[in-house]
This record gives sequence, structure tokens and C-alpha cells, in this order.
Amino acid sequence: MAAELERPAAQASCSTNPLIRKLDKFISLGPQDQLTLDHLCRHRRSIEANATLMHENARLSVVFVVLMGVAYRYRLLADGRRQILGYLMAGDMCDADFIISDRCDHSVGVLTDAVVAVIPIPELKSAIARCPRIGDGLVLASQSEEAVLRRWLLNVGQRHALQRIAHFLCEMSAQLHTAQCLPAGSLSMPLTQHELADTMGLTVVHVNRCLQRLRDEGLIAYGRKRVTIVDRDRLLQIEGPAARATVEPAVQRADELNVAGVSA
Amino acid sequence: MAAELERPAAQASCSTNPLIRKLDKFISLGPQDQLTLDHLCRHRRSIEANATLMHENARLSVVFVVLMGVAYRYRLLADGRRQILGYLMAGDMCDADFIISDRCDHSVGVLTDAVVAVIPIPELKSAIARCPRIGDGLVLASQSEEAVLRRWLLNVGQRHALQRIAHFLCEMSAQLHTAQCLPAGSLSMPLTQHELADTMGLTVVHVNRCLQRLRDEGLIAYGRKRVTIVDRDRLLQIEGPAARATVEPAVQRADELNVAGVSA
DNA sequence: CGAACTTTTGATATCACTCAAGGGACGTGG
DNA sequence: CCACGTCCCTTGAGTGATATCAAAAGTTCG
Repeated sequence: MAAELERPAAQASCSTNPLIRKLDKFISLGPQDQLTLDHLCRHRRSIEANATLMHENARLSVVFVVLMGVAYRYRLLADGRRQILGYLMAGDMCDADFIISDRCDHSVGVLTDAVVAVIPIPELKSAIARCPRIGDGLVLASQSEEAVLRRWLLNVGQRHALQRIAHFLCEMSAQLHTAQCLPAGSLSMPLTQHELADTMGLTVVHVNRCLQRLRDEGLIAYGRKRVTIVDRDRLLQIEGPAARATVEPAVQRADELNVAGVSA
Repeated sequence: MAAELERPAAQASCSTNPLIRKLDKFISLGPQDQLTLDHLCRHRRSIEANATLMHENARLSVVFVVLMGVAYRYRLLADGRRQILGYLMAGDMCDADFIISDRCDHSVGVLTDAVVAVIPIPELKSAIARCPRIGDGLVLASQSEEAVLRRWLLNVGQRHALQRIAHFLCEMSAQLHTAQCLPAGSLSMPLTQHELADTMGLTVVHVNRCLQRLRDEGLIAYGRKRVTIVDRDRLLQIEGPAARATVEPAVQRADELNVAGVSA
């Protein structure tokens, strides 16, 4: 399911270690910190698309850091329903709560082919002990993830399907664009409508109809396993189902006009 | 809105500082740590029910720790919808992400009259520097909160109203019973149906009807501003709307039997 | 070219929301 | 102590948003 391969020097897109780039957004790392992080990431493993990287309740002695590709956290219900709990991009650590227990409360899968660094937990702990800023950075990263979870909960709990999808796409665009060194604005994400549905607490069918509407209004584009933002600003202004009122009544009015024209 | 009062020695219910009790669940604190924590909590403020303790986007130079009463995190949408993001009991810290920025991404209100400790952030930081275990404890507490957020997201995203409420109540019962030194099993919570609704992403009306059903089946009891769990085990086994199938079809079958009886 | 997956579409069912109003508990002030 | 307002809970009718079911069309891949 996952081929092992050692690539001591191979580097991801941007010429720096993604983990370093990620932590550097939260705290300034010294040269020693960076060396340590690079050294931590020396064991690599490539994972094929759709594989499971980590199972809920599994006991792990290592943590993973995504170096390439996109992974996602999720939990399953007894009847098979799945809630996706977050996406992991380059630099994100799979098991942020490795400290609190060696068990994990959720699973992690990968969307695309991915490469992860495999870090033994004891080694990570000793690195933190030697370089406190690394620990600080990880804590900050974990707290920023907590903030994302709060935004998602707000989104799923309070917004209607259309707004919900719109907001989610914008948020992901932001996350992708800071994770990689990419331009903002229009951005694309390797997402199946099924995954979108499980992220938003909606049905595939309903997600599909919403996406069509967003596409018809020129706000997004999408195709096989990929959603692209076309007009981020207008996407954020999407109103809920009330927006339907701007479409349907128009048809009725046309009929009325017809009648009026005939009678005139 | 909030009267200031200094109570240098007054202690909460259990003879110990709630913050110490809380952190002690995650990490073992030395005598020095405990002294430091006690000292940190020396400034107290009492808040009246329904007051707002902290506003979204406010810039704060202090953090609050709930000593008595229940507070809750929430966010508002432009149109007034509110999502409750978590409940804070004795020992919980209001602004867990005080490190990441001095701004907060959500507001905090109190349900009941409450007493909080007010800790200046610089003082907290220096305490952490002196007693690293305090910092560790806070990090662990924050990660346990992240786990709660994931459970909530699963709940709101995937479960139907009835299951959703049932699971939430059980989870709160667990949280309350570890926060205070209370017996498990049946427990009660000072919650308005309005707050329940905003927690679960449902409407007050719909929450009301669900609660009635749960009460009629003898799983919970409730009254003015209070929900009580009667039968925790059965509550956790609640099925979704499919449970209706155990009631309605019975009526139809009765009719069929009637017809059969007539024709026989 | 078939198998598996993703996206579409239509018809129908139903969960949950909206609107509207009434009743009960509690607090307050006369 | 009663009258009143407010907040919380309750109820009903009607609507709407989303789910469910079923099936077809387009893609990718072997």
C-alpha cells in the first residue's frame, strides 16, 4: 500500500523543507532549528492516492509530516457516514496530538499521491527539548488548526449549503496559497464531490447541484476531481437559499408579461 | 456589567484551585507549579449571567480562567445566526490562543453567574518560562479542546437532530463530571433550548420537539434553563429519524390486519 | 471493451425551518 | 399581593432545503 523509499536530499517544490516553511510562518527559526528540522524529516515514505495513512485508535510511535500532496483527517460513523475534519498540505503534521496520548481520535487518508516524512516520536520530543522554538512552532501550528476547526464548525452549523460551499472553497484557497508559494485569488483543489460532501455535511447529489449553480454564475469551475475558484470576491458574497428569489420569480413575471402582451 | 472584587483567599468548591485540578489531569504538577498557579489566579472578577466576557476581535492583555460557573465560546454571522463553539467549565482558560495573537477569533459569554481569574498575559508567559510544566499542561488542555471540536464537527456534520442532541448531552455530562468532582451518569446542565439550538446548528423549535421526544422516552428531563440526563446508556443508543419506522408502520400494519380480519 | 469511479439528472420523501401565536414561570414595581 | 413584562417553552400549519432512491452518461484505467 505504501512503498518505502529513502531520498536523503530530494527537496519539495520551493527549495526549502515544507515543515520549516510552515513553522516559519509562526515563529522565526534559527539556523540550528532548521538543521534539526531537516534532519527530522530525513526518513521519507511515498503514499499512493486514496491510501490510509493512519487509522483511528491506532497506536503510533511516529508522526507524519506531509511533504507533497494533500491528506485529510476524517472520522467514520457506525453506519458509514464520514466527516472530513481537515486537510493537510505541505508542512502539516498528521498527528498534532501525539503528546496527549499515543492514540489518535481520527484517521488520516491521502487524496493524491503524497510524500510524507516519518518522525519517531522520541526523536521529535528530544528535538523539541533541544530546540524549544520547534516546540513553540508546533504549538502555534496546532492552535491555528484549532481556529480552522472553529471556522468549519461555524460553517457547517450555521450556513446553508451554497454559502457553506462558497466559504469552504475560499478558505481552502487561502490555506493552499499559504502552504505552497502560490499566488492568491483563483486556485484549484484536487477534490471529489464526494469528499466535498463529507467535508460540508451534505450529500453528493446536493453538492453537485450547488456546484452547478456556482459554475453557472461564473464563480467557480470544476471537473474530474478538481474544483477551481474563478471569482473569489463574488464567491464570498454568495447569499443563502434566499438568492433563489432572484431567479425563480423572474420566470413567473415573464409569463405575466406574456399574458399582458396578449391582452393588450 | 461586571463588578470587581478581590478575594485573595476564597476558594472554589473542591478545596483546590480549579485550574490546578484541570492541568493536573494532563500532567503532574509539582508544589512549585501549584504555588505559581495559585498566585496567577489571585485576581478575580465576578461576572453576571448572560454578560459577555470577551468580544471577537478584541485586543486583550489578559486571559481569563473560569473558576465558577459556565461560559461558552461563540461566533456570530452577519445576519445574527450564532454558533456556539464550546463550553468552558471550572479550570478552563478563555483564550487558549493567547500566544498566537493578541486577537481572538470568537467571543466568550457566560451562561450563569460566574467567577473568573484574570491573568495578565506577560505574567502568564513568565510563569510558563519558570515552570515549564504549566506550559505543557496548557498545551495539552488546548489539544484536548481540539479533540472536542473534532467530535462536535462530526456531530453537527453527520448526525440527525435526535442523535446529535443525544450525543451532545452525553459528551457534556462527561465534561461536567470531570471538571467538577461529580458522579457520572445522570447530570444536569444550565442550558436554554436556544443555546442548545445554537450549539447543534438547529432551530429552537426543532430542538424543542426533539427534547420532548427524548423526555417522552424517559431518556432525559428538562425544565427552565436546565437539561438533565436520566438514562445515559439508552441515550447513546438513540437512532436517527429511522427510529420513527418503529412507530408509524405499526399503524399501517394494524389497518392491513383489520382488513384481513374482515375478509376472513 | 469492460470495470470502477465520478458527475448528472429526475422524481419523491422527509427532516428541519419559518412564521405565528399562546401559555407558563419568574422578576419587578406599584 | 397583583399587574405587568420578559424570557422560556410549546404548539400548529405550511414551506423549503436537503436527503434518498434510482439510473444514466461521461472518464479513466487496465
